Amino acid sequence: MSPPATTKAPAGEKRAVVHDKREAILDAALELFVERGFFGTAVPEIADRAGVGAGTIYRYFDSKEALVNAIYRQQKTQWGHLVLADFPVAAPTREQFRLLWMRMAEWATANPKAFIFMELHHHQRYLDAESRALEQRMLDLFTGVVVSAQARHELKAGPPRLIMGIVMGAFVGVIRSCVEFDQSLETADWKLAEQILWEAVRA
Amino acid sequence: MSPPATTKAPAGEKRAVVHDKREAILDAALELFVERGFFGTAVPEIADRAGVGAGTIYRYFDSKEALVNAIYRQQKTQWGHLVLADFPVAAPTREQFRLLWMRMAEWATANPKAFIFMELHHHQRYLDAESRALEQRMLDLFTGVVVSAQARHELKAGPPRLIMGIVMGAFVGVIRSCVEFDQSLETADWKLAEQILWEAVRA
Amino acid sequence: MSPPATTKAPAGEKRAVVHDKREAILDAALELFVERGFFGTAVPEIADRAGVGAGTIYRYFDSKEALVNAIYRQQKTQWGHLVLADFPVAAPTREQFRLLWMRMAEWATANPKAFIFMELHHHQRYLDAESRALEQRMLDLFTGVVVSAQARHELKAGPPRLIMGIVMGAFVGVIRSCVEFDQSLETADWKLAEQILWEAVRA
Amino acid sequence: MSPPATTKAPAGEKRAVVHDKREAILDAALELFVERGFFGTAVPEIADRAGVGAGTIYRYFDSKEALVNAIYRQQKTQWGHLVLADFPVAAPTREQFRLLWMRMAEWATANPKAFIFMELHHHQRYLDAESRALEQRMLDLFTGVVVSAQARHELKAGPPRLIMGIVMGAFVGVIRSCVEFDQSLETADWKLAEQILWEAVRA
DNA sequence: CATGAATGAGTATTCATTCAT
DNA sequence: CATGAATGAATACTCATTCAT
Repeated sequence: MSPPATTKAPAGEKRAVVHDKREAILDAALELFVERGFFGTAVPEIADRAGVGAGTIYRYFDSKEALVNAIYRQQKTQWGHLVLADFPVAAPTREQFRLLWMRMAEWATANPKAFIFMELHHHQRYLDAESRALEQRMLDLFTGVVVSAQARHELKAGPPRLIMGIVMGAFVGVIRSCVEFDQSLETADWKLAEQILWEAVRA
Repeated sequence: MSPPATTKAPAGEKRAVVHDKREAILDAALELFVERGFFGTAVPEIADRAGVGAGTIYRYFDSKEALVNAIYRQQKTQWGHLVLADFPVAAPTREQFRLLWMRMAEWATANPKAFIFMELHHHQRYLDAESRALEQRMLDLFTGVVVSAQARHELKAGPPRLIMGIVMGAFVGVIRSCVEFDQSLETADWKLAEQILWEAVRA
Repeated sequence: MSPPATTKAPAGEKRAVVHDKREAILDAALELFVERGFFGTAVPEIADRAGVGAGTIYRYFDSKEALVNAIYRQQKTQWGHLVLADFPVAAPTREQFRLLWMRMAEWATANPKAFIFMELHHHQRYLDAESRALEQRMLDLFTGVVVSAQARHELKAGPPRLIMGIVMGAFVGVIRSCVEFDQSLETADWKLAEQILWEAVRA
Repeated sequence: MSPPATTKAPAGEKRAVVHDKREAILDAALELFVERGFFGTAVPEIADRAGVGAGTIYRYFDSKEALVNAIYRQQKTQWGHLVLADFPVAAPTREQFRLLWMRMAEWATANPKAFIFMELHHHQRYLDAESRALEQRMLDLFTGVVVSAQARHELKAGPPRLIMGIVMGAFVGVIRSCVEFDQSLETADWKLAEQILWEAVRA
């Protein structure tokens, strides 16, 4: 069940698409899982949208469940890398907050479906141990940031889960309000939202 | 198609169980839809958990879809009544905010699964026109409150959807953080969260 | 499983309906079996059309199969009695033929659904041994008439089954052509048909 | 929904089996619908007899209803082509009658189940508009033949439906009498029947 | 490697039958 | 006796997965 070897682009084409079918499958599945849910999406539908045969999906993924886990981990990892890259551990909390918020906003604006995908698939029973562990690591990272900011008295005291629930929940709320109404948020709106939330949680 | 007639309680038992099977089905389905999603839940599973035969579900609901819509409307309506009853239109926004938040907290603490159910099933394609209309009416009510509070300069200016997205998103975030960790929030936590959010959106 | 005792009409009502539910069930079932077939008809539909509860059917008949057999035997027997009553064994074939045909026509005109019912349910696997035996006795009676008429050289020679198939088939064809077009046959048409068929089979 | 592409026979085998599964399904369903009726036949039974998986039926036909309509149209069309090919419009009615009868006999002897299938499924509610229209066209063709023969005074006068009902009914009666007794008719019998019916309807 | 026809286990739904009232 | 709510076995149909080409 090893995925087909990466197809090298013929010489002469710069930066040729590699594993394009695998990517097409992941993209199509992500969209459909967001639109219809995991159980509401049929594998042949994914194949159709990806422009491949139904059997082809099983050359890249062991099962539908493996596919959803692959998407989850891919997105979660990518998201973590982009959001947490070179995180300024020593900077003031105000700056850390702004940085995290705006990076999240940037990523979520660029990949709204991926963001919603991750939201919807939290804690679903088809996520395997590895996906759950990854989720937990990301959560721990954020919790650490909150706890140390509280220790410095730059964030309000209170259960860290409560603080994080509020901030992340509000972030999701902003995204959803814009996806549901098919509108895109302006940078100005993101900045306003960031301002509002900072005032909410600052010490 | 019409549900079986209400069974009158034998005299002597006040307000005895009425339509108990229908209620059992609604309760079981609500739980399962939250745990596994609509498509992830098999009708016989609902019947099992409700303690009735599979066919019995179809004496009370035309289809699985009708069942999910019935739950959605029941919960949404109940929630609306409890949260908006005697809404103090003329009161200061600070008071309105506290009232809404604490009522929502009360209801969501008492019915956490119902709350999550409503969140998850927003805008799903198996919701029918009536359910969507109900959702829209509730949304309009809240939007009205926000807009008039903004007009009085008691809430921050900005797109009302953004404000509402933040507040409702944060509320959901609080609920989820507690359901996911199987912990119940104390009244003190709810008050803290209320305080935080009010500081976020106040003018 | 004995049928409920005949309900005597209260004194004062002359000629009261007796076993009216049983009759209503038989009538409703006959109609529905003709319209939709045996397997295409649901027992509760029969109950609805008969104006009784679904359970009531099982007070009069052991099962759906018992019901269809009861109808089959009732109609076949009634038909046999009316058509063959006082059959003039010694009369010329011409007269016998006319008598049989016109009696059949009379009965089929009065009970078109019953006639079609008997046609449709020939040799179906839900007919039990007794119904089949009854069918066979009726067939033997007719065959006897044909054979002895052939012996007297008043009917064409040839396999008796062929002759009977032609005559009975033609009779059914006439009935169906009129039922399918929702028209009723005039006595003149029946006489014409009789004339035609007699000329077909006479020696 | 589109049936799988026709499998080309390997070179060397002329006219090899093409669409064999589709044919197998049609054949199995035809037999079973005749034996047990439409509602009395379960789809998996059809699959079993056809030697395919249950799901396979749905690769070729949208539904059980679509399947019965496909059979009806296939048989009706085939029958029409064979019986009416090169119909000698100008020939004497005697000749036309013999030709039609013997062709029908030939076809019905070769495909007795198909013939009975068409008889049984006339005017059933699962036949769709197209099937009904086809049936009507065939009926109109025959009616035209009868009417013009009557105009030439070569057939008895009388309602054309009556004449056709008699002839077609008699034909069906002959077929059924032979199917029911599991015997095959000799050519001599068919000729005798033809003679009998001609004498019935000739002017 | 890629395909999609084929499969059969699984799903929603129906319906003959029972039985408490 | 009569009822109709309740049931669960059976049915039409779907879909994840396989495998011959």
